[in-house]
Amino acid sequence: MSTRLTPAGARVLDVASELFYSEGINTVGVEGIARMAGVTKKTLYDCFGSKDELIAAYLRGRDERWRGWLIDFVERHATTPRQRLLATFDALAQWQRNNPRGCGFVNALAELPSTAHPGHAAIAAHKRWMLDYLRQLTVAAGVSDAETVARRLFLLQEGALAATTGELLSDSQQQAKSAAMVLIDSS
Amino acid sequence: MSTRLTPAGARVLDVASELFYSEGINTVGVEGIARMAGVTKKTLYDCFGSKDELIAAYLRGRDERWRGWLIDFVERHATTPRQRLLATFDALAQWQRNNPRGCGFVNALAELPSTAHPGHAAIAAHKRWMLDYLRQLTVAAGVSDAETVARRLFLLQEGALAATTGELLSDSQQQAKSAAMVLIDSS
DNA sequence: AACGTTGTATACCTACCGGTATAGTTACCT
DNA sequence: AGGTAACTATACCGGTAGGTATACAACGTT
Repeated sequence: MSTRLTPAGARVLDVASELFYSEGINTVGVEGIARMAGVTKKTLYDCFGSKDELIAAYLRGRDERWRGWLIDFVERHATTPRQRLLATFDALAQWQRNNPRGCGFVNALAELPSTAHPGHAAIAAHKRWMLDYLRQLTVAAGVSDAETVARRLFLLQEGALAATTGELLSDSQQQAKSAAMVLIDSS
Repeated sequence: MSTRLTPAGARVLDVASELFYSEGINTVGVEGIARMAGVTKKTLYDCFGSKDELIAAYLRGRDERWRGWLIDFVERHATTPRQRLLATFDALAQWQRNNPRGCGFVNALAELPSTAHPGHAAIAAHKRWMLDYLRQLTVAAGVSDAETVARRLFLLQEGALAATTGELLSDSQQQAKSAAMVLIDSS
């Protein structure tokens, strides 16, 4: 793990995370972040070094928060392996109520085309973990061809995330979940 | 329809479309677009009025190109209604070979959080048309509960689009198609 | 009592952004 | 021949971007 953040650094990261997600990465400036965090630009640069590193820290933090939240949600709402698998869809639906602008990682990828950007590792790690988690649950649920089903469920979740953002399908989360049931049971 | 474009205007739109998609909207400046199109900024502004309107024109043009290409592909590769439905997945896979940065509309949405942006209408129209087209095909294929299946296939396609961008699933397109078959046949 | 850390305050830098103004040129239309 | 639409060339505008420099005030540690 990286060095612990100072109080001011934590405030900066909180504000930046909020703004990067809701306003977009490129449209938010470090000056505004510092001001809203009640901090000087100097402090911001002492803590993070550059805007790009601040972006990477935002993505890492978001991923960490998501993982903890998801695992906790699944454990609290399901007992059997199959229930756990389906609970991930409920978790996603719930998460989106407070995160209406879709997947922060997909959005970040859209704004950071350069593969060299330090944030890319965090994005890749997030997606990889998500797929691994689904695979782990399909295996535990005794699904035959767990790998295939996990991938398909992953696609459904990515799709539901994107579709909700466009506000086109009001029931996309429910739709994804019921489609998931079909895919699980037909394997 | 809008007024026809002048040759210089068309060149600007071509360059802008290429750059907006591959580099991102906010990271590309009008100065660079004009230079690469062999055109003065004055000409660019005479033709489009503002960068925001140029962005909207890019999205409208991309949507138009996609629709024509998709319909043509489906007609050339399928004869029965069910084949047509499945051909949309092949079309998407083929399209992505020349469009590796995912859905231009999802990406644009990530970069344009303000609902007031003129590009939003084009994004919404694109997604709406896509869902309508799928619904039309499911109905023609005689699928029971065509509306539900159309929505689910839409989710799969959105997911496959996003997953391919992340380069996580190499077979996401094939996976989406076979999942679609399961969903269609189980209805 | 001295010190490194964490922080504030402020001013500044270069670079580029979207957008405008002015003047002059080509070419087609009738 | 005259006019208009399309276009080039160049210079400029205010604003803001990311990032740096300097000076100074708390602070807990040892």
